[in-house]
Amino acid sequence: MNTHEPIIDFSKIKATCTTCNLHELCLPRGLSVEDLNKLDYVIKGSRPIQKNKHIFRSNDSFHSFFAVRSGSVKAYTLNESGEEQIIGFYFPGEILGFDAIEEHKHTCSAVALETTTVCSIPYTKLNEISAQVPELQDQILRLISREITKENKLLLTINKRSAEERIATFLVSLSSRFQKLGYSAKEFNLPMSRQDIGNYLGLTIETVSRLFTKFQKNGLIKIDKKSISIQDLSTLRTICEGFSDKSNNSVA
Amino acid sequence: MNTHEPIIDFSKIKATCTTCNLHELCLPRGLSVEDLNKLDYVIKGSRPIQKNKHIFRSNDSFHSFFAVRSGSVKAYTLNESGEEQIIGFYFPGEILGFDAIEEHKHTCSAVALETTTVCSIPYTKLNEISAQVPELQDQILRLISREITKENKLLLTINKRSAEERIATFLVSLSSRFQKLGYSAKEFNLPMSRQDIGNYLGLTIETVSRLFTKFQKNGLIKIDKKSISIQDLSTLRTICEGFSDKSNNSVA
DNA sequence: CGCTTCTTTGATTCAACTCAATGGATGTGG
DNA sequence: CCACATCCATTGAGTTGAATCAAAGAAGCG
Repeated sequence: MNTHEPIIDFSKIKATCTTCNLHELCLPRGLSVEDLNKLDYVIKGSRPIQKNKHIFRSNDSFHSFFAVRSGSVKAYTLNESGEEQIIGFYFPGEILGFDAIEEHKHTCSAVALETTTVCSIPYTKLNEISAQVPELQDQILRLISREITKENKLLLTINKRSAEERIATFLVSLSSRFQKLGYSAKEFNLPMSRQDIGNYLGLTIETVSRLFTKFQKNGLIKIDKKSISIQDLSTLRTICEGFSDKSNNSVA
Repeated sequence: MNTHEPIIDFSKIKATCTTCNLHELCLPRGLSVEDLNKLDYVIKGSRPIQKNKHIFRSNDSFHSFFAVRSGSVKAYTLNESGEEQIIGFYFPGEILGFDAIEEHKHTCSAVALETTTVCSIPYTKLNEISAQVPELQDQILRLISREITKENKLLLTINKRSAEERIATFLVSLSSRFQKLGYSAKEFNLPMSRQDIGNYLGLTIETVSRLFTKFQKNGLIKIDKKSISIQDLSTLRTICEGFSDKSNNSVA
């Protein structure tokens, strides 16, 4: 690439970038034009990645974060027995690669669930920039912290929940993520297999299937293959919050 | 050499600080004396915190990270129904407060499980310092990333595991953390209640109790009240990895 | 010393798993 | 374009591991 030419034309990509979880960096407020120009050179676009192709693999050396621009990605590790452990799904605007900061190499693999495009955000460049633009430093830390802890939240809560609550939580999470992207919160595609959903949520494929069927029978969703339509979001939300109180908690 | 009194005398606290997960910051290698002196003023010690007293509460504004120096801490949130959700236990050398970076206020509460002392590491000071000492910036990011993702790992794996695997994982995790601290990896105290363990692992108190009893019967541990002695760490490790040996049921 | 809280143990229930079979979709080569 | 193979999803039957319900013992506390 030509490093002297701005890679991103903000006016063209604004619609995409304003929904990006790094847009505070790409389109920061309160920064001088000069600062913005510095940042301008940090972000690189990339060619499309075909379905089932990897964006990076575990142990790859770490150069860049990746922001999904279109399509979707699943991240996974392999456990001791070589089984896949899915650790997250990523949609446009969401960022991959935070796992790699510590060791400067990736600790998970990322694979496209469909044809996908990503922005890459070189880590060293980001460091350089933030040294030159101190306002960015706290912002970067906050962003990274947010992205990492966000994932934490879901995992934390899912741990104690019934299969029904897990599936409902998963669907509601997808719904609000798509809404944030400006897509429909009610009608969207599940780009991952039932297997993947089950793996991610700690359920078997059969349980996932049965619950989709049950939710459909109860009028909460309509589901056909990979396309889903949320019919009753508020009830789904109620399910998420655990109406069936099987808790072991007492201290308040 | 300074008109201001250094808060920390490195020669006195070295034993504590070298086991601290922030020691790369407090005792950094490859930094000039001048840099070290800057850092010198960042870290403050603190008075002891009594059992059941809070270090911070959810929604408190965020000023500092806290490194546990002695004792132990549990962090928790309250869910919609006001139930406690334990999100972690912290022992000497471990750091609290990363949840607060994004919003600059705490999103969980931290309470001492026993009489506890902490160091506080002011966030703004850390930011100032890292602006003055660029070498620290990447290091801080790596540290924070490590601390946050570490927790992630456990939660991620525990999600799909049997009660037996969860308890084994918990014990092995504590064991290696204590070992890292220079304490015994085999004999230590569980400062939290069975309730707390169950809450953290997503199990009921009865299941926790039964499994402790079972592990004891099978010669894996000896447990008396809160004091535990690991008898067979390697088998415990095997259980963690999910190759659960069903034949251990017959051991009387 | 009595009261409360925490822990252990037993009996029973139920949610999610395993096993099993079928149906649908996708892809390939003849 | 069909025949066949493969993969993915659904559905049913039966099993099991952890929760629930229940009760009693042990420890901490005023």
